[in-house]
Amino acid sequence: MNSSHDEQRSRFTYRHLSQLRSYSTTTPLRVIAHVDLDAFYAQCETIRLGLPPTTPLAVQQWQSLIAINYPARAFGLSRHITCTDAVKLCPELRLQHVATWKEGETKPAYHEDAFKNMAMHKVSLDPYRMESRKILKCIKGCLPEKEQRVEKASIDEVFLDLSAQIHTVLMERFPELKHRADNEDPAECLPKPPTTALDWATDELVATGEGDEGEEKDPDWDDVCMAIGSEIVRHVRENIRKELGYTCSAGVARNKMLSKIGSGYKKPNQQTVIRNRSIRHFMAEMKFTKIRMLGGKLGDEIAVMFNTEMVKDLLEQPLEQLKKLGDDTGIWLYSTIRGEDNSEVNPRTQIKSMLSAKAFRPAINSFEQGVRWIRIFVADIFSRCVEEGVLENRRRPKTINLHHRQAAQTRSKSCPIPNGKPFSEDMLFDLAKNLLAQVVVDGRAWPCANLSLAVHGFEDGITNNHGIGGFLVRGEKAKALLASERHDIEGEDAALPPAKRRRKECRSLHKFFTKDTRTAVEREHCISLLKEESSKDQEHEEEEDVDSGEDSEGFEPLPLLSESGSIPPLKAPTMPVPKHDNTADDHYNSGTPPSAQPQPQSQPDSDNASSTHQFPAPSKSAPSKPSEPFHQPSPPAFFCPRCSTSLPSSQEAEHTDWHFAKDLAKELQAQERSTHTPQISQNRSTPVAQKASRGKGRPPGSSSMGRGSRVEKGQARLAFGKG
DNA sequence: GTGGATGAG
DNA sequence: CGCTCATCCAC
Repeated sequence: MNSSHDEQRSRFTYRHLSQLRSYSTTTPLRVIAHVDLDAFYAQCETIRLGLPPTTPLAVQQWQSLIAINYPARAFGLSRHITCTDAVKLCPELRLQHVATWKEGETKPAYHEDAFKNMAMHKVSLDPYRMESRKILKCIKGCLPEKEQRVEKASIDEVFLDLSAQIHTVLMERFPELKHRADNEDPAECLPKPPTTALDWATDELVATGEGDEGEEKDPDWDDVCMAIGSEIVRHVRENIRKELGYTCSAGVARNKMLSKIGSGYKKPNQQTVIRNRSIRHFMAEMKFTKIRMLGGKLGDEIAVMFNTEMVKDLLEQPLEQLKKLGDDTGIWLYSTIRGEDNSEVNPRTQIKSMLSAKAFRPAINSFEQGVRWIRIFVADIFSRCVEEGVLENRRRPKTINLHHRQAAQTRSKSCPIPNGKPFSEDMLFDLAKNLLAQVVVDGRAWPCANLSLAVHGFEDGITNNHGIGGFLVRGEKAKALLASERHDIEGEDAALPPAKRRRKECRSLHKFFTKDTRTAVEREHCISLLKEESSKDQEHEEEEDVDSGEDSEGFEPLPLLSESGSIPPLKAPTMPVPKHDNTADDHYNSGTPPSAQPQPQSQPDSDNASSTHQFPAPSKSAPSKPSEPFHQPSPPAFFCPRCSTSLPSSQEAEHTDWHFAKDLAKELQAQERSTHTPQISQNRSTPVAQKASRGKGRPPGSSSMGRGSRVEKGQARLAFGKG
């Protein structure tokens, strides 16, 4: 159909047009925007402090800079630079430390001295989260309610699918596009748009690379759609600016990937449009490391394999060559460098897991310290779960997991979150505490440099509320049962086998664009826990591998708390002496945990043989030190009143923890027996072959690519990198 | 279930 | 950089 009289016709059809209404991911008229706040944290501070936007300002976290505004960048400031260097480069720099929690305070605050006491402070990004919320609300506020699709991609980024709104605008402005009879052929081409339809205003237009913008002479509807989209985005940005004072940059293009790259194309306070006719050129001239997913090892691998960093060179490679990266990766790459991306803008962010973690600067050294932090993690996670709808039984995680790092060694323990019980903070805390106990009993646990707690296994549309009994159609119910492997639940949302399915298909892509920012502030009782222990000087903690290798083997394996809940028989705690034994030191520095505060929770008070409390470093817990029954020639002895055993003092912490864990285990076991009687045997049901069909074009990193090629290649290149 | 690896920011 | 957060995979 290329004959001359077709020049009157658009390349696009009525079908393409109408697909806009339903957010089709494949219509060539689709328009996606990515909006990205400029140096967000820095802007937050500038605005909070009421400074002129031209003030050079950097946001500081402890010793380093985490955000630098554009005026400051003009002085050559960047991250990776220290505060002192920054001030040298830019004497007028306004340095602002992030807010922190401090003991006794009920909310985060800006402390002048935060970085001096970083051990007792916990950084809080909540002020930024709150601003982020305002901005999101503002954005939604200036889009038509029925025709908006907004995905929060991170604390300072959103994607907008403008398709439906643009469809409406098109119909208003170009009534000739309205369809006629119902029997109209959807494959028929649209009439051409008027050449006056385009107004790019202040937009940055990406060049086509064809020497000219033939588009004024020959615009088509995709250009018009872009222009309308850009107009909308301009309006959104103006609104943000006017109402909240923030500037942002934006990219407007046919899909998420392109719009995201576009928003970074010209940075502060500008927007970039990538018309379809520019895609080829735009992509070709770009380093592929800018593409999402290719910023890391995969990108390196590709660079090495094809000896280039430019998309241009990759475009010359036939698919077969790209498949050397693995079939799926090759296919993904092949289309991605051609600017293709059909992932949806997802207004709902479906989290699959959430995690709360802390790296301990001075390591922590006792079970109790760990437990205190765990309370905080639990509070944090619980509040986020509430936002996810746990309480309404909309979504609920299936497992809980605790990670622990001791020197170079990491361990993790996890267990199911029992279904029968209501989802409560206390329950989470008990589980987490138990997990920590397992870790402690399992081997050397202190000093601990990292702890994290996570919940996993959130699933779409799973609900287990008895309340909505006859809600379901039989088919749906059956499906729900199947999906959940539980008999006490019912899939509540007859929702979306189709939609859900869809989501699954592009979830692998989608995930790269979803990052929920948690909103909930740590809650009150959490804060009270943040109270510091009496500050005492830290002995230098033993670092890294100094001991790890040898020690760990020196321990005779201790009985585990089995996940089944049955506790192995108590066994005499014996702990061989580690080779090096530092004098009275290392175990008794306080990692500055959140306070030794009376726990609302009943902490099993195992600590008759208690361990570390606030006392300043050298002194030990009461029973041990003063009277040393036996004379150990060299190693300072520790006498455990619980089992009347004498041990090297370097063993004290572990030993004490061991008792603690034992007690806890017993208690939990007992508890289990009493309250747990009618518990559902939860693994009974069919081991559903729940291999959710992994299918479809997935991006690298997901699924199948791992199997063959990737691993080998990774290893080849990192042959010695392994730890 | 456990431990790693990858990746974004 | 150092840290936080999320997801997936192999065993």
